[in-house]
Amino acid sequence: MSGLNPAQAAAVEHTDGPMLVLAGAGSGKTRVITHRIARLVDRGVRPSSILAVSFTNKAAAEMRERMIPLVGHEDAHRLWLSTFHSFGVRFLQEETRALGYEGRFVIFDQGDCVGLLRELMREEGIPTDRSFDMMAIVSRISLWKNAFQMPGNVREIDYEYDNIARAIYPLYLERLESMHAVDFDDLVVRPVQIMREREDLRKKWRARFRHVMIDEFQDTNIAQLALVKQIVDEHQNICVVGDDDQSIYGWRGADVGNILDFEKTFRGAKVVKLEMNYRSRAPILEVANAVIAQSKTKRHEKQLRPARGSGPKVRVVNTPDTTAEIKFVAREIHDLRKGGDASPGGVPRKYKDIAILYRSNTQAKLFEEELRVAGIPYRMFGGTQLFDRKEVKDIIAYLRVVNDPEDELSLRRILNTPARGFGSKALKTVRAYGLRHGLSFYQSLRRLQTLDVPVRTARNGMDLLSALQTARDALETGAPLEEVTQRLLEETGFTSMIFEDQTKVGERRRENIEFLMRTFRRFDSERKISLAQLLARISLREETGEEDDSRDEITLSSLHSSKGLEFNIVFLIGCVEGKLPHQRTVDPKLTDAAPTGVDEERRLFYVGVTRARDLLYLTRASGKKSRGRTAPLFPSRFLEGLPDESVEMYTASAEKEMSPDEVANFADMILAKLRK
DNA sequence: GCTCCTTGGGTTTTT
DNA sequence: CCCAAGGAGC
Repeated sequence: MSGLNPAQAAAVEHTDGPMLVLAGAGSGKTRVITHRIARLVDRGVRPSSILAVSFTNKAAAEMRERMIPLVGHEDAHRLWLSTFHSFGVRFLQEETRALGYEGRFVIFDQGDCVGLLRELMREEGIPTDRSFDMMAIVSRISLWKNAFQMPGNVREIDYEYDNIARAIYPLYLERLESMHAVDFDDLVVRPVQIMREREDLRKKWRARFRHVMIDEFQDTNIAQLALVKQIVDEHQNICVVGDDDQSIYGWRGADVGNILDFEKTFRGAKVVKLEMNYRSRAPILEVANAVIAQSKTKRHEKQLRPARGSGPKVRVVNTPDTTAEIKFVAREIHDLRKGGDASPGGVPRKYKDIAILYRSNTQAKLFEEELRVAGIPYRMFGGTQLFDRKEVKDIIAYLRVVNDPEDELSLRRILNTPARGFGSKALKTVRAYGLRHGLSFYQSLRRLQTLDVPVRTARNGMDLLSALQTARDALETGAPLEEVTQRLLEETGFTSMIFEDQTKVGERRRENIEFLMRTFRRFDSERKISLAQLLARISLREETGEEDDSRDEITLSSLHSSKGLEFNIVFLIGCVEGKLPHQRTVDPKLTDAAPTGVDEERRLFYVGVTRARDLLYLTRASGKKSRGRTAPLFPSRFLEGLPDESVEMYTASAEKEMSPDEVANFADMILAKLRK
């Protein structure tokens, strides 16, 4: 694959003015982007004046890797390759003054924001018991922010959640400001606002970039488009690459209109369609085309054409229940690895050729257990990441306070971890004192001994503060982070808290901490960035905690995080109504801020299908066991209308005979299906 | 009175 | 797995 096809070449050669590249799945999109950047560099464009934005950190890192052989190590590292969010961080780090935060800011991740909102709601006397859907508030505020809707111009609506969100929104903005904090949305929105208001900075950032490229453009939101428009306003050298058929982030405010209306937004744009598919065998593409053709949503018409020719049919597998579905996949993977009957041509497959994809992360839980038992090694994408683990977040919070003692949220988090007698009462006392004397939380805490708290609590607090100060001083004199952290955690009793736990959970926590320490060790040996920058990278999930592609493991991934990946063999599991499409998109709850509809679920299914190179399994269970009974499950509507000549139907036999209960359920199910 | 620990119910998707 | 309620203990 050394040459480029005519469409790809056209995209690479067009270097001036706006261009939209409609890149179907597997059409060599990344190749076009990397070659186009190389061509620009070839033509004498300075690498540091090229900005290429991708959606995930993984994609950005991979892009840089791919640039190295094309333009060399040095130039590859001069390019601005980042996500929107890390671009925002760099912008704000450089323009902190314009942010109005006196030269420092902290980044709140989603967990921080939820915590803050919960606190605000409690203060406002709104009960937040577990029946209350906190995400309903978080996502509303996020959507408003990304659409530049300030509290004043949010429209009035009647639903309870809308009204609560509307009431909390201004308080939330105030509190962020008082804590010198930005949330993820601010990382895009604030740079836009700054450029709109400040002519000098607008000029500066516009002059910096001669060419801008955006990958996965179908997933950009209003704020992200605004950011891009600000930067390319004068030269209009913008090239966006995307596929409206793979737009799957409507729920978080992505506006597919950005790609559908591109030619209106950027007049005179050249449009290139990439429809030749270099990834999947013909039957897989026939299924993919059939799936997406049923979409009712407006789309840029495309047909994927196979470059790799024919192959095994897509296997649609029915199993009696979800347990059998799991067991079937495990058995099949074993067989594929041995090169048994399941494997076309009897070719033995590697674990790393295989992926299991699912709609929601909870589905992975069941698989993990089975894979462990079956001795199949796996890695998981998405789900709870290393840096989302409680014990890891705690340690990060310690370091955030070392880095910036005014980081109030982190300080409060560690104050009573491990328990030091700082309950809600002591916290309130400190807070009230600060409010009365115009002092920050940290400053008030330093006067702890004069406050009305138990002697023991005061002493514990002072000990914590001095341990933090010791760590801060040590880092300033150049001591390694790993060593400083170890000592800090010992002095503050964190280590003994973790080591006291003799259970399996405690064991896992220690492992996670060991992983984190490895990150610190790498940080110490490289010495390339500051602690503040490391913490920012961790907040943005740019720090992954080491990945090793050479390991022979199967991949478990949600459909969302599988975008951009490819595997020889894909098991797309849980193809049943309620799961795919997910129940909440079929009948949206009142709490859902941005109902996205069934077509987004169809595109999600389409994304899953197009991840497969050679062999695709679509599996479903006919029933789900719960409380001794088996509730029927029905095949996903996306399995309807697939071309007969491209698919094969299988029924995986149950391991034991069906119980009378199950027989009855099965009969019910058949009847229900016939009636439909 | 205040803090700590256990228990039990609920979980779409992620930068 | 994460959080809020509720009861025991200081």
